[in-house]
Amino acid sequence: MEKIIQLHKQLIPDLTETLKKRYAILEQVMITGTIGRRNLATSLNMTERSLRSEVDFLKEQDLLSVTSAGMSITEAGKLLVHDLEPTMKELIGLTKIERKIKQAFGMKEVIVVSGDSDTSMNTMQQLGRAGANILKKYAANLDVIAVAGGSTMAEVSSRLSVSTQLKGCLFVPARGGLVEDVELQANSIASTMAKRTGAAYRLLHVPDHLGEEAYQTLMQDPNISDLVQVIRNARMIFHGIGEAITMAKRRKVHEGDLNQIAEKGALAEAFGYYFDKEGNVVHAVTTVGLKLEDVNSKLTIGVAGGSSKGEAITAVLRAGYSDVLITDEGAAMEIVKQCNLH
Amino acid sequence: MEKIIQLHKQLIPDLTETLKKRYAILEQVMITGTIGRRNLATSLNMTERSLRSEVDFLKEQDLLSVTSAGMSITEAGKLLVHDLEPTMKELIGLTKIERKIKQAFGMKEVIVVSGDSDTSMNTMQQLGRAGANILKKYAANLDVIAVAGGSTMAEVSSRLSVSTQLKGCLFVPARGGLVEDVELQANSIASTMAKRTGAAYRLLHVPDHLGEEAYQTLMQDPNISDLVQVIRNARMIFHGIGEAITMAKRRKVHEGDLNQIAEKGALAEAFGYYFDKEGNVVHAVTTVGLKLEDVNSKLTIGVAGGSSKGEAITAVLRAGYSDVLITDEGAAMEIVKQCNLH
DNA sequence: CGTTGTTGGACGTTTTTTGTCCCGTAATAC
DNA sequence: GTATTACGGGACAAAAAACGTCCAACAACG
Repeated sequence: MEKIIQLHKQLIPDLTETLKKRYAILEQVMITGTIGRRNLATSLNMTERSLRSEVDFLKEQDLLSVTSAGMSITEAGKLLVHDLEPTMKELIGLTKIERKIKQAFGMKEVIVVSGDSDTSMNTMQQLGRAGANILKKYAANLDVIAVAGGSTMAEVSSRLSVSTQLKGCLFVPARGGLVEDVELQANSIASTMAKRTGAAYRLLHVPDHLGEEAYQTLMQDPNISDLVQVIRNARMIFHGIGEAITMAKRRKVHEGDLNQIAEKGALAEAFGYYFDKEGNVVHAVTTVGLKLEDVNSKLTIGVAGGSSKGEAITAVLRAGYSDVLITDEGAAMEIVKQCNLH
Repeated sequence: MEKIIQLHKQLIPDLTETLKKRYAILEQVMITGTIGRRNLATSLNMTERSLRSEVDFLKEQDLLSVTSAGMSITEAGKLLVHDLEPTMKELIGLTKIERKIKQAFGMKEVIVVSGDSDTSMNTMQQLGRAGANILKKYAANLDVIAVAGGSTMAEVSSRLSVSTQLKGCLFVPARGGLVEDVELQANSIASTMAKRTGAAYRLLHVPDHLGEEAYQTLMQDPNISDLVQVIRNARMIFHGIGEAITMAKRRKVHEGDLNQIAEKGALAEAFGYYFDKEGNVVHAVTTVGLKLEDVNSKLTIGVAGGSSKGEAITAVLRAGYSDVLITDEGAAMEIVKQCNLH
């Protein structure tokens, strides 16, 4: 394997470029389903004509099929993309980075997709796809899966499809919270995921910013307290990672609290908790659901990408709760830089 | 491994071509030492211009260094060629053929270099190089190595260099015979090999076409009879393979004998014996030295290439004395065809 | 000191790639 | 229904790359 990489790099770097290009096209078409030439070109930022040449080639090889509605990937193409994925990663050098991060934080698995979600919608989609795959991989029958909210989680949920592994699972939101956009709330994500995979789900309609009294009152409700119990016993937690300030604002935290959070050095947010640079919890959303002490005993899978989130991801990794991370090249490079993993 | 290559070929069909071309250039330059552009071009039969582009590329990659005296390979280039040899073989599909032949005849090792010695001098040189490597590989200290004559053996001898493994060996000619060109006689080959490697040698100046009386007389000579004893106890026999008729003519066999040999269906010649299509011995040169019954107990290494020799090589393999074969793509394909190894 | 073989520059020619427009058509929205 | 949109693919000129060919400058060698 390593020999092949060496071969590519030293004897045919030019061919390697076209290899990457063609692979990217196939991958993108596979993600998108069926797409037109012009759209595809902008999404991969290639010129229309050069894309066209490549597509002609791929069509010739029976890897793409092209109808008047647009082009889509063939079975052979799918197979190829799947089989070639590890090699391509190695080729781009992502495998190395994966190993580094994995070892640095003693994690179970780290996946790095190529690109940067900050600048490329494409990468975001790949992140989603990778997240969906990982979810399938680790989920066993009858598992309870607690999911958090956020745009990345939404992306993952849209990439899920019916699968036998997930069929018997139960999706629940990790914590309460109703302030964010509906589509980004944990509740919506959980239900979408469940619906798309054919699994079951239960929702938790509880606001954040709860006072003590309100909390007590809510927990009186057997439905709610029961569900909270289920959540806290979930076997797996699936979450995004956000920048603290951005998240706080999105959750419409009061001005005063916001300053307070910032003062404490909060950098990152994950499953309702705010972390500083060293990974210490400096603040938490006051709502019901998963508690920090529950996280340790669960399989914790984080999905987040974009170089701008690199610092935040690093902070969460340092907290030491993460078992699996799915990120992108942009963020991964930032993590490597932050932690001096050279 | 093979699968990965197959996958890559789907996305870059001319991968193999380019790779072969560049690799061939490096290899040839390595063999030749330092060579000019035009020479190299004819030797690889490429056009001068396209070679030039490739050379420019290889120079860029620091695999070739080019001075006003010509170009030569860099250390990095040497390393690359060496490291990648097995991978390249796999790529071209030679490994498969090697395995097939090896298994079909129950041999120790089979090496196939790419090309066809009939049409490419280059391939002949590679054959020589491969032969030299194998000789080094199998030779142990203090071994007696019986070598036969022929142009292929001469090529091998010219590719040898001083080596610790061979330093303590003793090279001897396998059999007598003085009729051929001096440079192709076993005596010359043995001495060249010994000189180039820093080993010892002893020569056997005995004509072929010996009558019974002459034979008896010769064996009276203690020098000769002693050496014959040494030869017959050699641990290794290193020989070429020739077409029977060609060899017989070269040895200036009388017209009558020639017809007789041909009538018996002689197809191949090796270490003084003539074999028919099934590998039966149908004739032998009447001289002193190694006898057929000695061959079985020795490590027998044959070197021969060129598609025209395919049949002859097959015949010798069928005789069942061979332990190691070094040949080229042209001959190997012919062997595969002859034996229906598909 | 000439001869020979070397690289590298130059340049016209050919081939390939690329940019651009437009057309007919199938799907989609309205 | 019809209007609109988005699709692939044909066509063609422009640009670029590859190629064949020749020659000049230069170093090594006899």
